[in-house]
Amino acid sequence: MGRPGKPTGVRQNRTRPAVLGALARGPASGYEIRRRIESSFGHFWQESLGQLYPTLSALSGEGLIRVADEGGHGDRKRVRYAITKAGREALALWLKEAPAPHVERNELLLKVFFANEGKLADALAHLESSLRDAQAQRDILLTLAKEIFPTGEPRETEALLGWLTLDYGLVGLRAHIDWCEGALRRLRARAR
Amino acid sequence: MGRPGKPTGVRQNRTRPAVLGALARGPASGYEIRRRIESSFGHFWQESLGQLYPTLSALSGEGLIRVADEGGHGDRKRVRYAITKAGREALALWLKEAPAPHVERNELLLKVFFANEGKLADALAHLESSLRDAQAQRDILLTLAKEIFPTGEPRETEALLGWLTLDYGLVGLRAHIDWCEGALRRLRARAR
DNA sequence: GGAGGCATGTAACCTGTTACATGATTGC
DNA sequence: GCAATCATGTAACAGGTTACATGCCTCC
Repeated sequence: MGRPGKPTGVRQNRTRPAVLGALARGPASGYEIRRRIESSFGHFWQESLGQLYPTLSALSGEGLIRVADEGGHGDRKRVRYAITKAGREALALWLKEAPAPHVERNELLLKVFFANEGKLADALAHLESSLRDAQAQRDILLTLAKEIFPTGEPRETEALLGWLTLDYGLVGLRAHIDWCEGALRRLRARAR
Repeated sequence: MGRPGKPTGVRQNRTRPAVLGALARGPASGYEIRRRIESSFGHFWQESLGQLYPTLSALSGEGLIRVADEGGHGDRKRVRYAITKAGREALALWLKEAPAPHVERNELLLKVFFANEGKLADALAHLESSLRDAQAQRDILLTLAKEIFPTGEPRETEALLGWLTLDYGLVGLRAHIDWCEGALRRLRARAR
């Protein structure tokens, strides 16, 4: 007759594996981890510093990471962490688990779906804006791809994995752009 | 010199507009709203009952919806709500606002990106599983599309909006499936 | 001297999920 | 009689964002 609200189900903290993964590529401070995430897989993952710092403390307390270097260059305050053996094992364990099924919630589509309850022109504007954003984002990724992978598809496995995730972003944006254009074409006829 | 943590920024509750939109199509109880969402735009939006019921109370308290019908068929407990004039206005206002930029966090990609830190076979398994899920989901949407829109692209605006959102799901799944197949093809060579 | 980036950290708060609690009705 | 579905609702909690607080360093 357990008290109500005693949860037994596992809710995954997704910041932890992202941090472990980032540190698996080499020691870094919180701020650096943030930049590392942003620059190497920011197109499909974001972290806020307000979540990062407490996570670093927790992982450190559990022995999955350790302080590698304090103080840094000059007198500037900076705490660099390195992943430990236990941390690598925890990461490998997480990699083995099936990804948690993620709850889709697409606000743009919700606004399109209910567009008739307001002005159709509003939905048109949102679609145009989303199309522009996607095109800009695609240009950025395209440039990035040429920079990191100038010879195209890499042979080396680790590089290939990075290339694949970048490609995912590209094909997703391509699909998004095409759909937006089609939707705009169809809806513009009705807005007039 | 305000106390720290006094938030001024707007965080949007996205359950509210979804409920208002669902009720704009006609009165319904909490349970019915959930089914309505699931069946008509569940492929891009999900709601849990634990969030729905409190939201109904809140919206009712603000006069955006009202109790339309209590008790229902037989003696079965059921509270049906209807959207009010104020509710329709609030919905229209929300439709005018630009969608909040949503934070991408793709766990599958994170596992692919870091696959080298564990066994490559694990990532392969996740990709295969994701591919199967996407194919199954696509079959469901395809069947649904034939059921709801037997003549293909509808002429009527409201129906067209529904068709467009369904199409979004379809093109997204197509892109996901293609990418998974490509990734599997490339990675399988290395796993051997 | 000021702006902006580097850097760490905490407080408050919100959203949303899961589990629990309860009970009626329907179909087998 | 029992399982499944209908139906409403609450409690506890996790996860994560934003704002605040603080201070150094670099470049103009």
